[in-house]
Amino acid sequence: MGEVEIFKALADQTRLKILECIKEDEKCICEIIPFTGKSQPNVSQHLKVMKHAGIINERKDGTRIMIKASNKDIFKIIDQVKRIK
Amino acid sequence: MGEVEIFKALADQTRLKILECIKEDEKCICEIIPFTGKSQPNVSQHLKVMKHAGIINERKDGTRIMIKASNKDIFKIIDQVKRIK
DNA sequence: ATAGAATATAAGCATATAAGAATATTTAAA
DNA sequence: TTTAAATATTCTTATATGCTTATATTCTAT
Repeated sequence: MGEVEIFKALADQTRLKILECIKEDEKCICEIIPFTGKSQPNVSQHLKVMKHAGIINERKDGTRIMIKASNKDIFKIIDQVKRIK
Repeated sequence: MGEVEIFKALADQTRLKILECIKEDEKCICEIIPFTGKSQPNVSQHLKVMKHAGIINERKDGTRIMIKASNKDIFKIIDQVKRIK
């Protein structure tokens, strides 16, 4: 069941922060790392979880890897959950 | 940050099943248990997680405890996540 | 080819989570 | 007030998760 994977991918503060970072436009991983305040390997692992869940895509740009949301609807979902509280 | 708690509460197959069970109307815990196919203590623990996240409410009805979603919007959110895949 | 920047992988540890089994609590009715 | 049904709590075990450190890989430019 794929929904569970998506909810798991959203059930972590660091991953929500990463999504906040790429909300407006795609970002290089090297920009995401300082934004989260976490280590490079840790961010790499979180990105792997989100990629596996299918909520982000990557694109190579020279030596950089650019990350963006696969589907912008994910941000609507996050906003709706915030409004539930 | 409360969103994370809500996403965690949704990031489990058994808990999604419980929500499916109470989608149309409130249900007694004794009805939820066979619907999930899990043990009574296990369902009780899952309900505790969901209650702590604030997504369900309970009401006593004699010897029974009736469970319902605190906010029907949670079902819209789940449907949206299903549509993302 | 090689150096350096960007990213990934692996190993290890601490904590969290899901589930079962056993027991406890609560409540209503007899 | 005792009994039985419904639900909660505790304990244990197995597995998953988040994070750090160290190392490996990949890619581009020189």
